[in-house]
Amino acid sequence: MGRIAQYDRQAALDSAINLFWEKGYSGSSMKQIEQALDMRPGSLYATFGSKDGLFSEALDLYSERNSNEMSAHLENYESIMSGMEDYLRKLALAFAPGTGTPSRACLIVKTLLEISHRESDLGRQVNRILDSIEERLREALEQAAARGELKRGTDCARLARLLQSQIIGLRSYAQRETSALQVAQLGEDMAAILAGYRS
Amino acid sequence: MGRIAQYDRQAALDSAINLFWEKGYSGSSMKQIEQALDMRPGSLYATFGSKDGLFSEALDLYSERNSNEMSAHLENYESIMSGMEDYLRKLALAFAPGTGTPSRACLIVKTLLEISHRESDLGRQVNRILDSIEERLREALEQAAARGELKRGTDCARLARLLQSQIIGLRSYAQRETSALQVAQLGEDMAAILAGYRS
DNA sequence: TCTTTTTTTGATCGGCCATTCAAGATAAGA
DNA sequence: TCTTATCTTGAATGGCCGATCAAAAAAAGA
Repeated sequence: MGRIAQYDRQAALDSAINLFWEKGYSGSSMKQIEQALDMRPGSLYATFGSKDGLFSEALDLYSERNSNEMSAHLENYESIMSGMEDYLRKLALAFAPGTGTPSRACLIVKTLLEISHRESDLGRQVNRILDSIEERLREALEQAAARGELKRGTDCARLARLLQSQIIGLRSYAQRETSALQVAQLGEDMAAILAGYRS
Repeated sequence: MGRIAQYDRQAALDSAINLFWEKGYSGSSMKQIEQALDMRPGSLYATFGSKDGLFSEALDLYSERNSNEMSAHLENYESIMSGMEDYLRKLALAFAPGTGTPSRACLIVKTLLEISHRESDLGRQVNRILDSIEERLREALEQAAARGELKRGTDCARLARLLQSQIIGLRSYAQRETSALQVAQLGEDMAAILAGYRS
């Protein structure tokens, strides 16, 4: 009994991701959200509770997809380090100027810089997400170390931090008005840096 | 003749930089600006024209200071590469968690990620500023190359891009809830990477 | 002191902000 | 077909947004 919901939650979150990714949290008004998701305020608030709630769900879904994409990418490689190095190159291609993504910069980092100054659930959430990504990178590097792909004595937690900061730098740099070639070279240089840690 | 202005333009812009740096463009309301600068709307709009105008001037001043600080730092070094490497370490210390800056992340990058999605004067300005910083880095690296500090055949423009993206990554990473030690290690690792390009 | 010029003040503007809610629409069970 | 439960709609909410402006205040020259 009861009316069936017309909207598709996943599709709605997809639209929300695209909007927030492009315009950021403060830059996206409820009116724009209503239009992007083709939902009226009543449905929106019944479904997601608030603008914050919607953003939070969108950010989580975005992060989960990013994480899954990296894992899926690494599965194709015998060598973890080769996979990692190619992942940097792949990011440089995927988020180069001219590609049709809502933003070249990462939504997580955009959120970090936009709202982590205040004590808020969103601020804690974005820190938690970045922690888990760094942890995922560390696990992969430790696996590589266990396989003897890394120089003896390599501090994997520390290298994971460097790697995350490289990715942040790469994608933020890509947000500039620059060329695909320059971003690709940046990805190449970062891959070479990572290769320098190999045994 | 005519009443003397009470406000100090430089002091007002200082306050504006601190506010915008912490809360971003959208996150800073005119009411907060009035309070931070201790100026009433009439004076504000007579002096800076608009919120955009104020932000634009604050961003330019912030950028000029950053640029001057880097130049001043490099002057203390015989070796340009040593100066550059220490500059990365210095950034890691200056913008580590616990230091009292309004934000650990760079205002220029925060602005890039917040508003460069739209066609706007501010978007063009932030791109222009980043161009000039990269250009400044390139000049320093070419000077280093001319002195024989760099490996033969080093592409200084390309290395300047890598360096800028490292700085972006370092300071954005520092915005996370992390420790001063971790950021310092990150700076150390980046200095080591740069040292890898030495002859 | 009076006039002229500039700055400062604070009320005020229309508009958009996130959010609420009552009324209408639509489904399944009785 | 009627009831009940759920979802959708769109107008309305109070409040804050960036911006304007007339009036008051303050300086310098006459």
